[in-house]
Amino acid sequence: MTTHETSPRLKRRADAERNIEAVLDAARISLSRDPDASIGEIAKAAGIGRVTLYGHFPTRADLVSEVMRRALAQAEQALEQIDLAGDPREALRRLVAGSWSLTADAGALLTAAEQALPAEDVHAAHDGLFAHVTTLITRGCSEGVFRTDLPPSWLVSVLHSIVHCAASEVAAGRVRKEDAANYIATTALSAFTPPAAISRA
Amino acid sequence: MTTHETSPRLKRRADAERNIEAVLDAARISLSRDPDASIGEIAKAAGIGRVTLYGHFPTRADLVSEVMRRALAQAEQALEQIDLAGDPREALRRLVAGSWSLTADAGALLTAAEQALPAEDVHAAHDGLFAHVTTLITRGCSEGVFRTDLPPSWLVSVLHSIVHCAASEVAAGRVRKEDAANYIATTALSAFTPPAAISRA
DNA sequence: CCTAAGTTGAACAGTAGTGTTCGAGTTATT
DNA sequence: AATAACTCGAACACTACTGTTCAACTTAGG
Repeated sequence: MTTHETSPRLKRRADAERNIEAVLDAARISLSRDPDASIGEIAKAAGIGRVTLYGHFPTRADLVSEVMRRALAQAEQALEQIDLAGDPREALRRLVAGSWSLTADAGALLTAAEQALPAEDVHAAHDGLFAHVTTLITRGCSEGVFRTDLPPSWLVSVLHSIVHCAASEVAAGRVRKEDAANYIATTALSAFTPPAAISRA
Repeated sequence: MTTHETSPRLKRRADAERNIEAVLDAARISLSRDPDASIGEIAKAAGIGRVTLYGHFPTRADLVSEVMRRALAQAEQALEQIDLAGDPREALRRLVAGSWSLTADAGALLTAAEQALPAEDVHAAHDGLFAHVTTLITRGCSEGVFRTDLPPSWLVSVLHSIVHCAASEVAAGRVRKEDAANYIATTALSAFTPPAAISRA
């Protein structure tokens, strides 16, 4: 053994590297549109032959896995650049504005991942992202800004759900893309308000 | 021509009728669990041979179509028995309590329908149900009970989204089935409350 | 009891995907 | 310029589905 061949292959020709990048790009786009997109379609979209693709990603699972890994890493990075300190309500608005479209795209990928990969892997990979949101909402609850008559985990799920709802509405042309972030944040904040703060009619 | 042979076939043996019923039942259940369930699986679940199933439903589309038609009719009937008059907030609670699980199940079937049937047919069939909800929410808006700073169509989508969210949470074991209706209604009502009714902290 | 209606598995053709192999051609790198 | 790395299409084996045909069998109903 001259060199330890670990995960990031050392020697790879430039064109191979370019092709791998093209495949991952094409896969991200294709799978976002159709989670059942075939390897053949993805290869064609990447502008390379099917065999070449298999040369870099031995199985469909390998490809999907890597696409998910990248999308997740990108999302994680985007999330870390958002300031989640201060008033949880303001922070939530910033969070939504900065990440709703990312989450929406990922949602389409998720179904692709779910039927190509073991469910455990998928869930485990997402836990990192969920944690940020959960932390923010939990803080809002303990500060009395968000309601406590419903479990925080439910509030997290509802937020997630509303984001995907907005994505669908935008895709269907019923909501303008510029309005989405505001709709989401306004709706979620309203849903999270403690019942005591609502004046009875 | 002795008799006009219209849609509901007249002469059919009792066992055939029974089998058809068994197939539709099995299909509803199987497709709710997995929208990609094969004809073979459904036939086995119904306790009959695959060929027999094809005898009654020439194509997968025919079967899915009929399953959807029935589920929709059942949902419509259930909806009509709910009193949607009076305070829109109370009406919404009744609506959710009486129909959330129905909607949740249908959601799983919907994806099966969407990839076996032309999209137009599917959407058209659902319009009837949406109308009831839309009417209720629109009324709430015009009576000043629900917010008007967001379009009613958005509120309808959000409600729908929250119902499916609850269904997922129940399926995942994070929310108890008995709590679901209350979670949904409480969250939705809070989200629909006009901003003016919320006291600033 | 008779028969038409219904059921059945086996076998078939057709489609569409995954993943592999091969041999010939191309290109990056030294 | 030499060579190892890479690409490519064609063809292959395999799996899993849909839908069809057939001939034997069972059963409902008059």
